[in-house]
Amino acid sequence: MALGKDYATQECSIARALEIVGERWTLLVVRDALYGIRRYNDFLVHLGAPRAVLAARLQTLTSEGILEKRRYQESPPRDEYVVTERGIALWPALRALGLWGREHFGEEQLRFFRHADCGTELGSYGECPACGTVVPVRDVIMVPGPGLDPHPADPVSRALLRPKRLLQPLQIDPA
Amino acid sequence: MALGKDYATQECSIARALEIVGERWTLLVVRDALYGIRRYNDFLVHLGAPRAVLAARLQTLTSEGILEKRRYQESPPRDEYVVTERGIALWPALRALGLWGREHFGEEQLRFFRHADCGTELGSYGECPACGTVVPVRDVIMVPGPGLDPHPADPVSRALLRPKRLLQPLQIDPA
DNA sequence: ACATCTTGGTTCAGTGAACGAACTGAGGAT
DNA sequence: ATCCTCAGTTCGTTCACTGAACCAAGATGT
Repeated sequence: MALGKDYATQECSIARALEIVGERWTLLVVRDALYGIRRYNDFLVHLGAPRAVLAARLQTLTSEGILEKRRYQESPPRDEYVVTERGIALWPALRALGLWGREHFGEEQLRFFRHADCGTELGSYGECPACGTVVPVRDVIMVPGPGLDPHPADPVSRALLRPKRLLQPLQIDPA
Repeated sequence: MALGKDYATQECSIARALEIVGERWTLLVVRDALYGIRRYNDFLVHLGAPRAVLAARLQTLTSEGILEKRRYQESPPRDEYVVTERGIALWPALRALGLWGREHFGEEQLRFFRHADCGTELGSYGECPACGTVVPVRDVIMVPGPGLDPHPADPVSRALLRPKRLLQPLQIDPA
């Protein structure tokens, strides 16, 4: 699915957005970043994308200000990719896409997204129907649904089975 | 989708959605369909995509139930591609993407989207701030903004300069 | 001291998708 | 009879994605 970048003739904000996040794998990288994944290897394991493509995507996402590469230890020197405000701002788009995918092509619910303050499941535009407010991404809790494989092979998927707040760094079980 | 085109390892509604609308040009075709474009040649002119790619995308979108191919005249036999409910349901995702593109990478506003009933510009999740309701796509009026080229070369872009309701078939000026 | 492991990449050959230009075919219009 | 429009298909080139192998810095094991 060779996705080029340039929609030269388009005067359109949607096309501008797709020039940046429309390449293959890119939106899934952002999704994973919102789920709390930060390290190259964790992205790699969870996405199953070719290493070169992942490196290229992390590169562009960083240079576009959607992720930020930051040193998290000096010895050995290791960097992590943390999602920025600009990346967090993609949540409504990802949420809308996911909702559409589930409603029109999904069988069972794979994940629930709930308001951390009250436990209510989010409405279709990311609001909390109980509180009547749009829930900030940090206050969304992700809980596995019935459609999700309860024993995935890779440790990253396994770590994502535990209910967790979005953006909170993912803890990988040593097992 | 054939091998290599899918996101096989992903258990995720976002990935499911992207398997269908994540290929290059696909979301722009849906956007144009929501703008009222229905004919092969109009898509072609407005998008500037290669003919073969456009034909392939119209094909998959039709087979996925996002567009519907329908005969609109018999002599000569001509078909048009009309967006279905499933395609209309992509509006929130396109809207969110476009908003993100404009806020983070756009200079001037290219288009305004307003509630037909009251003329108020839509809020960030497609609601009318004045009426307090989520506006159905049919009741959205698209108006050109200051960032849009007032004299585009192709007749389709020119036709899209006139304020119009979404979904309403596009009228191309003969000139 | 040396080998091995972990992390985060780069390189490279093979393949498939996108590109753009040319071609096709059905059916008016002149 | 020729030209034009619409909606594609065909085809050679270019470019992006893929998977496997390779690389390097630093930590860890023996």
